[in-house]
Formats: sequence, structure tokens, C-alpha cells
Amino acid sequence: MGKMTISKLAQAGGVGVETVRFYQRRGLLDVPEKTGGTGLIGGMRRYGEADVRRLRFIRGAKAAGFTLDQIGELLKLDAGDDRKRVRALATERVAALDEKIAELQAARSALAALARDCAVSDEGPCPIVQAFERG
Amino acid sequence: MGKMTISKLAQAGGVGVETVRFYQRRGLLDVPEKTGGTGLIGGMRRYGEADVRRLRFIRGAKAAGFTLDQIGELLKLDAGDDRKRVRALATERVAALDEKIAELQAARSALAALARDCAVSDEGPCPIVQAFERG
DNA sequence: TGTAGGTGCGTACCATGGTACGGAATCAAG
DNA sequence: CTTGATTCCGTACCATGGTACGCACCTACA
Repeated sequence: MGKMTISKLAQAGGVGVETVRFYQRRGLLDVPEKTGGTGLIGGMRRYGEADVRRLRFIRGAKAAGFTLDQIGELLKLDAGDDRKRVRALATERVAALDEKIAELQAARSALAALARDCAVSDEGPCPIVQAFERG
Repeated sequence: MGKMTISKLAQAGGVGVETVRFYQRRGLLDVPEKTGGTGLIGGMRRYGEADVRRLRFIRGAKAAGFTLDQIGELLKLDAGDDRKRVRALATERVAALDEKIAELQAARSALAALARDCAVSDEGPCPIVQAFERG
């Protein structure tokens, strides 16, 4: 399972072909040499397991809320073995996630309470609409 | 406190002047007639409390995770008094928030565990990097 | 009345994360 | 050896939510 085409790679990584190319442009995936090439220019690029792992890495990190730029940094660190920096980025991200979660939970319970109040009666101004006006 | 300029409105709403204009372009805020106008074209637009409330509404709804398009719908519903629809949008949003919160919590605890494992030793491959590769 | 700073408007640009298109070349199957 | 599907590459476009610029005009304050 060493030499797959870009579409196989994309499939293995759970993304589209265009997304693979996009990641290549962003420098997140490298672009292998073209093999074959009957003509003077042609040939196709072939991908291996390492590329699949890298693609999965990107997916995993994205799911953890890292941006593509941060993922780029993580990939560089992976090569450089700077675990201290990786840990720092991870704990930073945990803090950011905690903040975001708290924010969403606040919004969620406020909104749920409003929907409940709004459901009680149809008299007077809608509490949901009113609440937002107060900021 | 009835006739403020756009910058006062922006200040009262906690956004920038350009953002107010952006919301006007999006149809979220309306554009009052120009008053004064010594010349044939000129004059300045003046804003009142209703505009401030609307701006606050947008802020509040944004904090609850509504998109600007959804906010546009909420504003139309506000005018039309369709509370059933407002409730539907609100409960829909609560469900979406629940989903997002669960997702972030999963990412958070996975990442926190990884950071912990990674901190234990500097031997072998970094668990954080490894974990992402497994998807 | 002079002038600094605000306003109006159109338009362009930014970041983020992709998605789509067109045309030539190349590959795989019949 | 032909045909249909892929690949490659550049470039353009999409949604989202703004931010910035340029330039004429307008307004408040000393």
C-alpha cells in the first residue's frame, strides 16, 4: 500500500482531492516528485502511508480546534521533536477550549430559558427578542 | 438623547462605525434620511434609541451564536410578531449549541489527557502528535 | 470664519478554509 | 488503440464577518 494516487490519498484521509491540493499549497503536505512521465513534462505524483498519517494528523488537530497555521507549526515541531513547545501549544489550546465552552454554555442556558419563557404565553413582547436588546 | 451621529451610535452599540455601515448594507440596520443638508446633496444621518436597541440586539444574538443571516430573520420576525418561529429558531440554536459544546468538550479532554501523557517523559514519540495521526 | 475631525459613499481588501473550473496530458481498461 | 476517467496546474470563486481607503462634503468649536 505504498503508491497511491491523490484521489486514494484523499479518500484515505477523509477529505476531497481539492482539499489535499489546498493543503499542499499551504505547505501542510509536501508534493512528491512526479513518476513515469512518458512525455517531457508529464507523470503523476504518488503518495504513501506517511502522507496518509499526515493528513489524519491534520484532521485530528483540526477537530481539536487548531487553525491550519497552528497545525503547520505542530507539523514543524513534529519534525524537530520540540515536545516542550507542543505541550505548550496543547495546553494553550485547552485553555482556549475551556473559555469557548464556558461561553457557549452561558449562551445555551440563557437561550433555553428564554425559549421556555417565550413558550409560556403569547402576550406582550417576545422575551427572546427583548433579551437580546439588553445586550 | 434622540439624535446621535453614526459614531455615537457605534459607541453605544459597542461596535465600530464601519461595522454599523456593514450592518446597514446587510439590511440589519436601516438607513435614516439625511437631515440638514445646506448643499444640494449633503446632510448627515441621525440615529436614535431604536437604532441602539437594534444594534444591541444584534450583539446579543451574535453572542448566542446566531449568524448575521439568522439575525436578519429574527429582526424580521420581531417586526412581524411571529413568536412561534422565533421559538423554533431559538430551540434549534440550543440544539446546535449542545452539539458544539459536546464536540469541544470531547476535544478538550482528549487534548488535556495527551498533554498530561506528553509531560510524563521525553522518551519516544510525542503522544500528542501520535494521537492526531490516528484520527 | 477657518479648520480639524466626522460623515457619506463606493469600492477594495483581509483572514479562514476551502470549492470549482478549464484545458492539456496522462493513465487504465476494453 | 481508442475511450473515458484521473491528474496536474493555475486561477478564480465561495461564505462569513468584518476592516480600510479615498475623496468630497459637512459641522462644531475656537
